Amino acid sequence: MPSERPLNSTAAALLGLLHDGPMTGWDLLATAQLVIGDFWALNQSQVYRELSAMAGAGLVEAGDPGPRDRRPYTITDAGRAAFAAWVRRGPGAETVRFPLLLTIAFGRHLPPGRLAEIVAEHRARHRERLDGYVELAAGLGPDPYARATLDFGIAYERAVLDWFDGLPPEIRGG
Amino acid sequence: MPSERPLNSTAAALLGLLHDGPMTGWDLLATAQLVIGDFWALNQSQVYRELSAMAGAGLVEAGDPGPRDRRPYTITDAGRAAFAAWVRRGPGAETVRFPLLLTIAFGRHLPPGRLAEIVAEHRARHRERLDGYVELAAGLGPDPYARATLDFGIAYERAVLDWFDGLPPEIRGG
DNA sequence: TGGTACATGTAACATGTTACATGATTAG
DNA sequence: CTAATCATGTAACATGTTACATGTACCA
Repeated sequence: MPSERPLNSTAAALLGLLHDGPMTGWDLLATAQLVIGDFWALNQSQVYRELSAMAGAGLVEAGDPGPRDRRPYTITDAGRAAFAAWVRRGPGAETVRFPLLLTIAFGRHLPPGRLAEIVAEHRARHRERLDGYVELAAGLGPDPYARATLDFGIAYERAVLDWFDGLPPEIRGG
Repeated sequence: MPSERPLNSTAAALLGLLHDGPMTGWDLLATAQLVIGDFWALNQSQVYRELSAMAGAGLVEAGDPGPRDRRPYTITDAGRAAFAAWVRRGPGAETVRFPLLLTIAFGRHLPPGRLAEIVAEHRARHRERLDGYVELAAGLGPDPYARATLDFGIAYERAVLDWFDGLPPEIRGG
């Protein structure tokens, strides 16, 4: 029963959120998407799956269902220990999977107009994301950790926009 | 037999590379890691799996094994059509999964010194990546598509480094 | 009282990762 | 001859995605 394989990052993130008190799967999903969703995507199925797995491993405990079957999960001491081990171990390298770059890499197989269209679409999405982040930043509290992750988003989106603006006419369109 | 579900991006990328002529799984892996590996990770198992699947679907044809069982795959007309449809359809949004941001988001659960250590390690890796890209860029040909993807890498790594340098002392260490 | 949002969960499948088994060829 | 590298492939598992089934509570 000792030496279970280390937590995956999604499970660890859920445990991290549970440090602030018991939550249901639904609440965890919403909170996670809000707090870490921009750099660590997760969905409903995953949350429930990780919760059952962690309940099985004794890292969380399911409480009695409340109204609407809301079932609060509470982190256990084992869960806190597993989380502490995970966070202490340090994160791996990030993975960037950017399909637009794939399309551009094979750009010679596309009519130039179509490529420019695609590029413009994506630029607009990034513009919106940046605006959203900047707005968020204005209303942010003093927590340096939340600030740092949001700052990353802003720095990233700015860099992407600048990159778009520096693309040659063969790609951006003339 | 018609209306097979659309290609996944990894399969499409392999088809893209096969436009330049038949290649074995091994060569495809090496080429792909070189050409698109920085923004579209793939590994050996995936390559062979996609090749068999695509062979089954008639998008590629396996040739006769040569020395060392090297088995060249050739793109078929159906493969070219599937690739064209994929590239024309346009890419989805990128996914960034950045475990370091997860660690920072939960930074209050770490001793500050340890967090600073982790941050410094990651900064160093990004520094190296940037240097590698810049070096690559110096020897690059005139292909605007390859240039654009490499420029993305450079813009990204520069933004990440700047972000590192702007982190507050609670995170970077004093 | 009917629609919308809440809430849980499962099933099926796609994709990604790691490890292993097998053998050929080449370089030293 | 032997170690390293080349090369293919499979197995097992982890993770991510999509779709569906089921039902509850709230609000207009």
